[in-house]
Amino acid sequence: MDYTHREIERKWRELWTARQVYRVTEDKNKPKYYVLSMFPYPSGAGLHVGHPLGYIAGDIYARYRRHRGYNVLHPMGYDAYGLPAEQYAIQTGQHPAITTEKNIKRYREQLDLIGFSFDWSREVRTCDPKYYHWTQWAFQKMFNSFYCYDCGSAKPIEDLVKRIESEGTEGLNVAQTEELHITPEEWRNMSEKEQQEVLMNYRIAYLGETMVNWCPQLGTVLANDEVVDGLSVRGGFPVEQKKMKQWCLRISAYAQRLLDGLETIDWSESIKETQRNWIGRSEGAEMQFRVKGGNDDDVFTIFTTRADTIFGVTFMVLAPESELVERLTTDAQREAVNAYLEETKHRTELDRMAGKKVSGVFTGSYAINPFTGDEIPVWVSDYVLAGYGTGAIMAVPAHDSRDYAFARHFNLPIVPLVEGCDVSNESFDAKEGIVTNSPAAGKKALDGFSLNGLTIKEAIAKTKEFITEKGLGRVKTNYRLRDAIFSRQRYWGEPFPVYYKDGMPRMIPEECLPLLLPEVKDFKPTESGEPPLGNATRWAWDTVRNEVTENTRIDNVTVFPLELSTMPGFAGSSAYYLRYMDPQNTQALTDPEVNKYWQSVDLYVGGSEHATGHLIYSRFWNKFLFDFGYSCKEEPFQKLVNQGMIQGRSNFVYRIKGTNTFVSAGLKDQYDVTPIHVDINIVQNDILDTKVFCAWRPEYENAEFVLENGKYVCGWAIEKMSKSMFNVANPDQIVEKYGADTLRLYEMFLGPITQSKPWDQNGIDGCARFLRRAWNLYFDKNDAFCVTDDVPTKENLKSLHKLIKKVTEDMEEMSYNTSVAAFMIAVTELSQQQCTSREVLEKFAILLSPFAPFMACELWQRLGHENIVFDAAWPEYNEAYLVEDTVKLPVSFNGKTRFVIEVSADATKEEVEKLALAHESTVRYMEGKTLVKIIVVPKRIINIVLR
RNA sequence: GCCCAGAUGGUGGAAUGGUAGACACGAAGGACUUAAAAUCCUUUGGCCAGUAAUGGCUGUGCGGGUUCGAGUCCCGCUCCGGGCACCA
Repeated sequence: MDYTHREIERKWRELWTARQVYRVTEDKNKPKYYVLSMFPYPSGAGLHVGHPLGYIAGDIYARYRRHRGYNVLHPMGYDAYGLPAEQYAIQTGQHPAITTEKNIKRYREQLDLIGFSFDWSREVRTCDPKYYHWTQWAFQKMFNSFYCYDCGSAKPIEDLVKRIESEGTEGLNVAQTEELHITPEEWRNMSEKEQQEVLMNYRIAYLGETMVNWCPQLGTVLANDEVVDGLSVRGGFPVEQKKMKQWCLRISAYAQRLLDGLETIDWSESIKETQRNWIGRSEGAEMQFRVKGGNDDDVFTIFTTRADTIFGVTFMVLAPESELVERLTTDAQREAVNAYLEETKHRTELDRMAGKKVSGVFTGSYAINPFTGDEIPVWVSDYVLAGYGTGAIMAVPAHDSRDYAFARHFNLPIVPLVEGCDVSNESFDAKEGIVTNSPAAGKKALDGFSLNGLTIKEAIAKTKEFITEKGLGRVKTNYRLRDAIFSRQRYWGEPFPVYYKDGMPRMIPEECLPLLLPEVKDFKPTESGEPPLGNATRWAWDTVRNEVTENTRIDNVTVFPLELSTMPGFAGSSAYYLRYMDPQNTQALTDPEVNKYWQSVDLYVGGSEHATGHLIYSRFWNKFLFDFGYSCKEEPFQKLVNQGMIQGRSNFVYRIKGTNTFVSAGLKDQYDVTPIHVDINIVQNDILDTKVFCAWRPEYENAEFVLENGKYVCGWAIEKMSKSMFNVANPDQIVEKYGADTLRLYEMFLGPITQSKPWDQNGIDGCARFLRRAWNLYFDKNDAFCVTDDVPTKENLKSLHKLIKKVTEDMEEMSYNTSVAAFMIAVTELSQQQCTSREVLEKFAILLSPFAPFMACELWQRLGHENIVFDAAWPEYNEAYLVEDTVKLPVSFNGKTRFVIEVSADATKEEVEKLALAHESTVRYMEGKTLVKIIVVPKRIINIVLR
């Protein structure tokens, strides 16, 4: 009987919606499970077959857990704010709200076709005021907090104020922009504005004047993960470094916890490694150097991981942006230094990296090596970065390749410190060998300190100990992780719930949240960098008057300007998994009781491209909320599965140059041809439908073809899936032609979900065939439903239980491609056995349900069930059915399999021994895990595995 | 440069240290059909021998090693993909 997928799928889609079968509520009687797929940006292009890959895998797992009796939270929503949506809106000339709405509608239609078990009643949209209320709320919490290293947690800023009032800032072990020295008395004498400025140094969300990635074409600043190789990820525009006052999140305070947390979660090693690299922990030491001619207090600090190389320091280098440059430049050198600073200022990050030209200038000052008393010239060069460490280094050209290049260029001395190393052509960077020259023969160092004869590792440790003891410096761990720049000079984002008074930012009272994004006519970014919200002057007025002034908290308000920047794309996606738990709550991000029930995401499915963006920000954001008890788990995503990217498989036709004749791929080398992309929808199994091709474009109307074997064979290549290459596979078309179940099955069958692979539609018929054959298990030759109450045969049960075992085992690994293969085998076997047994076919339908929910539902209903198949208990397999009557034993000799013998499956060791004797062999036993391995020696070696 | 993950037929990919290539696609042959489509059946890593059943050799990027036995474990390479990178 034909499986009419269009009718049946429509019927069940409507029924599922009408009955709200995917709705979940907190049910204390059931264990919970939270499956989440990364929500999409609703872009204008709609979904292609790559998008649903992760959703399908997550959906299968969610459905499986439900069969297992779990209360499964499986929500979906839209990441609707941020640059992509806005750029699209600008391109199409429509308001982002309208295009976003339209795109969401289209996405929803496409998603609905595929049969996901999402609880849409929990949908969130980041651009919805009811949602971004809590994004703004979290920002305010961060503003009102500081990070205390002693307690390893964020704390209310009031605690810090009390501490400064009583003891000042001395001895504070907190996250800060710079170290301040304020006594309680000084604090008391400060104006309110001055005090606010001090607190800004400690807040977790703070306004900071820092070097930022400024992208003129996009008219906004960008976070580090949004810039790759000096170009913006979105659009590929050049990015320059600019000092600007921006909102920042003090994510660096959490660097160590972000690192430690990785040990507690089940993520792939590669993505953990990516995050470790991004956080970039390096252990070293800070050392103080006195300036020659200055007094004892005139010191500056450098950071090094190679404290052991102190005796090889032949010059110092400052970053051009360092404040020390001004202080250490002598009058004689001022002109040269200023010229150099001017020169480097105009270099973009891209130039700076690409050029790698050695450049620099001498400041005229000398530092004193605290160990030897040697005078060391201080230089300025842009190879030292202001943002890392202290923006100043001690240069050891013998053991650092960058210092080496610099020394060579400016003819500075190079002093080797490792026995037997050769530094005549390059530096010796490895941390191995025995230290020498430290100090050099005949010289004496401070307190007779010497590293000679030690290994590098010992020397590093000894030096660190010494500098700590002598107060020359301290052990310090640095992180590469920068604070996240949180402002965007764009329209389509969450407005900051911030107004300014006396030039200082203030939070809009919590009860006035959300602060709505105003309507503006002109939402495009301005070239000058003035945010588009500046166009909404009415908004600034109205909001303050209507929402703030009505609140007596702020007095005498007439006009206070609001913050005009908006938040970046990652703001809205940083805590959405918490909001799904309790999406309608107007009093809290999530009710604590509800949060306690759902805890955190158990399985998170999404692309690895978010490794250094969303997946770091979310972890940070959640840890912050955890510190205040708003999230009950420190890590938001317990297990992470990264689905691979689906690439496109493009097809080509070959036109003979200067003609309208096309040559089949096998013959193209005989002609001078131009390859042309051809729409994959008019090609099947690489065979071009020539008629449709002629009709495809007017210029091909009279095309002629040189065929091979009567067919036109197209060439192919794996490329990015993109409209311009005509290789976009559209899920709707596949659902229309084959049905959603086939699409689901095929996407899983393509290969392991974690792997990137090209979309090759050629194999899809195999999955469609499988589903037809599965369907036909339930019908006889006359198309009658033919499930009987017959007792299943031993063979039936074996086929079924083999399948149950395989599919169940594959579930935890999400190894769905092998599950689909197991289904195919089972169907072949059951249909050969002409199995009609209800006992078998019911269980088969349940197993099929996560993969092909439409067909499973239809079958379940025809099997006479009132309830829906999704709630049916997952079948358990019984090993007893899987035992073979006989076992095939490979018999090896000299490592080669010589023949296979069959023995009874319950053969005892004695029987096997007898058998071995028959082969003129003896037996040696080996205990395996669950099986006994018997090795027969010596004349013939029989390797026997008893299952 | 440092770190991570890979490499198996024409293709996508299977294989708790135990008969490598499951399953699917493609291809070849066959059945049904006036024909085509659809469906079903057979063969399908390579090489060699045989009319044939079958038999032999070879084979998981390269070179070694451990083991009765290695795609799998260990050591050393090559190549591809990814991350970090004037980060001291």
